[in-house]
Amino acid sequence: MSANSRLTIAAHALAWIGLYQRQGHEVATSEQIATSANTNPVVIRRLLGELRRAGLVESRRGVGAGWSLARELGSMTLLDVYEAVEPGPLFAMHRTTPDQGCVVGYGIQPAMQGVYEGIEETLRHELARVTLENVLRDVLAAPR
Amino acid sequence: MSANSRLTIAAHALAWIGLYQRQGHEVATSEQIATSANTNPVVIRRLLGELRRAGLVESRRGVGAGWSLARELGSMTLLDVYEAVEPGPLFAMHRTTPDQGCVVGYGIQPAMQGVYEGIEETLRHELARVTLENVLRDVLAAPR
DNA sequence: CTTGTTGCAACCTTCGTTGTTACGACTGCG
DNA sequence: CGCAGTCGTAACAACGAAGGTTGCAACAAG
Repeated sequence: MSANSRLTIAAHALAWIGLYQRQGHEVATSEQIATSANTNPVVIRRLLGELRRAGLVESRRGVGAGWSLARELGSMTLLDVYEAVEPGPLFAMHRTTPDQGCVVGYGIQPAMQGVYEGIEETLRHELARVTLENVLRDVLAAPR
Repeated sequence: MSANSRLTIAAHALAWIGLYQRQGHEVATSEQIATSANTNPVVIRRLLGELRRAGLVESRRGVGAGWSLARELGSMTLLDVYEAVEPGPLFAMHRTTPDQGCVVGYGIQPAMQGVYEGIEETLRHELARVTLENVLRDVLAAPR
């Protein structure tokens, strides 16, 4: 699977902004976050734009502009972030419709749909158990 | 996420072979399965090759050749299939190493690693609860 | 020997993600 | 008002994964 680092980078950005604000700063720039994540500022702006649409962060423009949290880290879960940055389902159906004249071709999609829905529900439940506050705590707890 | 249909197609193929064998046939050909799944026989052979390496199916060559189940559908779970056809992890870390001089850049990977491991474990547990027998039963239960 | 099927390599197309450049929009400050 | 710093966003290239396609060697039943 073309595994996806979007959730990782988004969590990185949120933890960074949260920590930076706790150090007394008003806003963080995409440039600073990009340096920490070792990527391009535009990538960060794109991701944070999706988080803004989800109401997790706010942005200011003009001189001294940048990004700030719209809510406390403790009230944000990885599920909020996941839903903001990951559009599609975890598993896909066939790219082309299977043979509807075949018993298996006809019934396989509803059958797998049921399984996949249950799994995604479980995944959401797991993601909802972890707040960004938890993530930041674990980040700071890393041994040096 | 570039969602993946490999698990779906693999389950389709296994259910098809299982049903076909119950109808009294010895082996199924990749051609027949490809017709049902509306794809190319080579795609099916590639997938079934991975399932063979995992010990789920067997293949015979020569005239009258084809694929057969190596075990009962009831003893195969979606986890077996998942592990056979999906190599990588669900979520990826940064593609480039984050800034190790930054507190967040340093601690983010271990923090997310811990979260992701827990989630993958839960996913495996869910997949292990569904046997291919369950899948075939649901396939046949689809209303016409 | 012929025939039908797998095994496998090679290549192309498509698609999603990431990286990069460019430029307009906005705003605080002098 | 003009400048400078930053966001907002479009456009495009680079890259990799997955799927589709073709071709052919290997194999085995008859």
